Amino acid sequence: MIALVDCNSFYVSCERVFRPSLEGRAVLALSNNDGCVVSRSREAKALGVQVGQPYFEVAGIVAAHDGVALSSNFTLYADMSHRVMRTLDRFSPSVLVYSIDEAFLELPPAAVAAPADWAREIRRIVKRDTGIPVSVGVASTCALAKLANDRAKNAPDGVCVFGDQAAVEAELARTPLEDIWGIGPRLGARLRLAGLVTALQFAQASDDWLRRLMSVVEVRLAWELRGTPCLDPGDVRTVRKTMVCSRTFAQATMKFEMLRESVASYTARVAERLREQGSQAGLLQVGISTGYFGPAAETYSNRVLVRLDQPTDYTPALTAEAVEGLRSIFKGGYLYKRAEVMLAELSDKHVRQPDLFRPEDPVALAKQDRLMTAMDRLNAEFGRDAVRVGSSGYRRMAKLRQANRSPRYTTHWDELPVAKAC
DNA sequence: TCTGGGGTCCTAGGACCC
DNA sequence: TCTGGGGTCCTAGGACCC
Repeated sequence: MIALVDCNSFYVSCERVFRPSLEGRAVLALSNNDGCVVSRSREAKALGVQVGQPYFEVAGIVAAHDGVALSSNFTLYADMSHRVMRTLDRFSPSVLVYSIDEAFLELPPAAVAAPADWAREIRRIVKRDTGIPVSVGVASTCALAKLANDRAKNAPDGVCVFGDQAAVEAELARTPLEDIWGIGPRLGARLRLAGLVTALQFAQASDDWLRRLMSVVEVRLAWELRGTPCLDPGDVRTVRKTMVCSRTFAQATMKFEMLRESVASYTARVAERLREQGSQAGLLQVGISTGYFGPAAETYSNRVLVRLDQPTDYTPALTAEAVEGLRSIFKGGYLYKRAEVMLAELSDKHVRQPDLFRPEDPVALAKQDRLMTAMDRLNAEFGRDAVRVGSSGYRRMAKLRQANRSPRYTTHWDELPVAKAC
């Protein structure tokens, strides 16, 4: 048996832990630049606010109902997530962190006899020790646990256990196929066109037919719904294969220099994460785009792949390549809104394939490593960007629009919550 | 006026090999 | 008129997830 533990309205719940006055009110957590809604409380959901919806569309109705919209505070959310996951470790020897607010747990033998009791206990302890409310779904496969969790969200005790396969099938018969984990809008539309409506019809479709219409992914999914495990949810703590740093600008720009500074600083950011993982990158991609919502003549987006001579984690080398790449795709006369830097073909830093025609200089490499180590340490101690490459510019990074960000209560000494005893 | 950021996996098709 | 068979590797693009 597998359990999926999912935090309810995770970002909003993080905010509520430190501001109990937000309980019972419509609360939104917004994306960068206060652009979109990324998390909403039950009360906000009742007002019709959708996840992913542009904030300006709902700002009026939320304000009219005494609601609150908070700018994203990912530092806080990441730390709270860590606390929740560490708490879950007490309940199972096998906890697979699937996303910032979800984890799959294998049921320990002692829990199998009474899974619902075990799940309720998880809920109670996580709430007690972190302040975060969670829902728990238990079933025989990941895809079913996901669905059970969905049902748990509306259960009075926040728990849902899928038992024997007959009960599961009855549940699937009531479930539209779009509710299945892994069936998105495109596949959903294609399946409907083929005459399928419920999750049960999908689960009982023949493998051959599914394989012909879609791909092996959907065949596995059908097996999962029939109760045969086929999915490995992976583990967020395992090694990344690609890394991206991208931002939408608060202020659009036509200037190459502004883009260069953004690209250089995104490269520095992503390279820092690369070194943290102990990897080096063999491929770099840089991309820029205007907004997508303007008239077609005013939109432009392009990206370029740069193969690195030798895999590296050295910020100045990566930055130089990224800026060269940017130069090759930049076109004047457009108002740019977004830039992106991606590193790929990540490999273990200590596994090197020397180039026959360009022998490495071990002394120079060791020097680069010492420089990066020193830079990372300084930035960790004195704040991000305390030390940076010159091409990322000397002005403050183009600021994000964050009208209403809460303090980073748990990770910054000068932002600790204050309790008053009267 | 105002629309996020970071990932994974799979497939088809092209280029190349013998 | 008729034009083999079996592979690998790479990339772009599509789909999904939170």
